[in-house]
Amino acid sequence: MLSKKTKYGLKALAFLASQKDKQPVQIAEISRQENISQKFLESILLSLRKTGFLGSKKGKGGGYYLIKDPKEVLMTDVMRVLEGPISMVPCVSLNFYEKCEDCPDEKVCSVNKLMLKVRDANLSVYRNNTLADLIN
Amino acid sequence: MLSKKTKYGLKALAFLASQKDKQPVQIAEISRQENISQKFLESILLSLRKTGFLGSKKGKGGGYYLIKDPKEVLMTDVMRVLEGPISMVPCVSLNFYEKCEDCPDEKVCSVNKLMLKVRDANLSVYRNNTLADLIN
DNA sequence: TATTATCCTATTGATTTTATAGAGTAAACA
DNA sequence: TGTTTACTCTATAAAATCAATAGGATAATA
Repeated sequence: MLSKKTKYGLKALAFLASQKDKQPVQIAEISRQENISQKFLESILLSLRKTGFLGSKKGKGGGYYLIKDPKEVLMTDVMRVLEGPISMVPCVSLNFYEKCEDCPDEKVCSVNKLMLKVRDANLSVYRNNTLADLIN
Repeated sequence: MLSKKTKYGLKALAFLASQKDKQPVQIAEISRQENISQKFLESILLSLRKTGFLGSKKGKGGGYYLIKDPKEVLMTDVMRVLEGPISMVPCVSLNFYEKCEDCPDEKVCSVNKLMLKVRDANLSVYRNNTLADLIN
């Protein structure tokens, strides 16, 4: 299941990407337009800022804005920040690899074998979609 | 993340599929061979029996065995039973469809749009793999 | 200096996951 | 018929994660 955090984060990014100008948009407005709890959204946008997707401006006329062109924002990067690893098990993860404790040998592990295919399928979707592809 | 339930369930199914004969295998043996908590495995195997993947036999010489030929067991069916919906959001689910409360219109929803592609990518993996493909 | 709006930490409540315990039931076998 | 074996079932509990809330701090603007 997609976490609400990711869902809200994607909606917020798409909302910002669909703005005509590059003017900052306030959390309150995104929260209102996208039906998202404002406080929860605050923490999500903060993490997107800290990871380089968003910029922010404080005070009157402030808010959040996209740093890059939506066409340059890969879904792989967004998903890894919001949802975490794209792989369903750490032993097939490119960016978050970890050995399974219970598994004596990955090379003959049935789960590893299947999840490798799943990872590749998901990666190819996320690599071939940018933020620009999420809006119309 | 893949749940332990699914991971253990897949390993148990693969273990049963790799048996030469069709003789029942005891929970205790699967648990030992695959490093799975026996009590937890019990409940997983029970659910696989109730959903038609496994048969069981009580008493001495009893245990669990595969009902169908591994080649006939699609991963879509296994995953839906063990892990639940293949879709990451209910609004793109084939078998567990549900409308999002917060979303006014799916047709213009950025999350829906992306998750539809993800669903199709995952489905194509699960539809093109059977239990037989998990073993060597 | 007053207002606006982001920044940050802490905490809480709900839900899900991952088991564990223990008694019950059915089959095999001597 | 009685004992052993091994699955069946329900209940419960510990742990982890998720989703949300509270409230004050900080910085920019006018």
